[in-house]
Amino acid sequence: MSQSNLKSMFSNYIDKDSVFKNKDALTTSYKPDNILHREEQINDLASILAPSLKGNDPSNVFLYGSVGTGKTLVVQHVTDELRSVASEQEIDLNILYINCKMKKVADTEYRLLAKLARQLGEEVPSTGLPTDEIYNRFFEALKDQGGVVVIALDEIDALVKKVGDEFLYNLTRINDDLEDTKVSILGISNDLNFTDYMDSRVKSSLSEEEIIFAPYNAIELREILRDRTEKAFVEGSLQDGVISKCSALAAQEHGDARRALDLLRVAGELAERSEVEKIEKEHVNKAQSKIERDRVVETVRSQPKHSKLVLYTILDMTEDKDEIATGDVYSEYKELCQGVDVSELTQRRVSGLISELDMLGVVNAKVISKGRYGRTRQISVDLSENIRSRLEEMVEEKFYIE
DNA sequence: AGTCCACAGGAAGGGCAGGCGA
DNA sequence: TCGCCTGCCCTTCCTGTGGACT
Repeated sequence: MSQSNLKSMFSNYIDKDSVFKNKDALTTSYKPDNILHREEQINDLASILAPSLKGNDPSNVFLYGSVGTGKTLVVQHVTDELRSVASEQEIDLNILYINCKMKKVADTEYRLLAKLARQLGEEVPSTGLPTDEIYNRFFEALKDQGGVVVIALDEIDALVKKVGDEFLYNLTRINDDLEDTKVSILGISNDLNFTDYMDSRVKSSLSEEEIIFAPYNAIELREILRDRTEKAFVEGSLQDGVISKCSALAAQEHGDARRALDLLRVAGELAERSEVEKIEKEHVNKAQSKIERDRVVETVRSQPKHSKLVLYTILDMTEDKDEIATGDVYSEYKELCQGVDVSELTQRRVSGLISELDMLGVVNAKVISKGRYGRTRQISVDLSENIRSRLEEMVEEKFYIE
């Protein structure tokens, strides 16, 4: 594109009417005034947390539901209201919210405690202190706090799976040693069978109350999308059936409202880019594959270099073979490493990397037994040609593979 | 019924980077 | 500067295992 063309493209862009009125209404950070189909959960949570307004410690609560079922939204809504009532009435109430999956922020015991202590106004270094010291600092901060402290731990399942449940045990015990401060834990989990990972003592004290978030069905998703569409798009910019299509696709994905909103947003962006006035069903299809591609590419990009090399080996080998075994991958991977002058890792580690790639949904790997011929992982790749080649290019560029 | 393959995957610990306090 | 701490990535060593083969 020549430079004058570029200029006219930008000015056209400004002149052009956008299909969006307020794109923020389709993002996860958007807080709608009215949360649809979650009245029951909102009321339950509110009544559990209400005692904090009278200075009593509320029961610990556990919220379960898969991704995009409105857990975080409900918690934020209820705690915001609670916070504003508490400040109006000058009640001593502090609500901490932490997402335990935030990389480099709260994904280890130390980081979680440090983050909590910081939210209570305590200065702590991001690393360097022994864990007991961090506990002490956090404890002191709680002690000085007084009143009721509600600690909301989002995606708590991810942290427990990573570091065990001991920190939760300590947190639930904390009330025994505090006199003026009352602490209540609000755990949010994407994994419905999460309690299986926990010690029974932790389980019983943490799940005094439980609230379940069932997946949205296609009809509920449609209503949610309609509601957001009114805020997000200019009237008349959606072709008939677009909303139904988004909700049907998202309903298949475990009733994930986040996915439904993403589909709609990306479809809108694609429509805008192709300079048409209405979002069509075809844009939703394209949005679906774009979202999937972006997800996979971004996941892989953030992986360590050996993970990329292992993936490259797998992609290369599955070009002409549907299923391959760990051992085959390892020997090819070793050759690849020698070719690009990188020292290879052990088979144990590579086996771990393969299982990580499986968990990330980039490859499929299931453990099978071939009887006399041993037990191994059967690895296959279920990615579109488009994504495959993007990934291969990414690794080739990085390692100068020919 | 027992053997044995080709790994899976747990446990322990080494080595390094980043950071603290003395 | 030194000693110590944590997180992270990795290795070493190990035990466990489903099912074809004998």
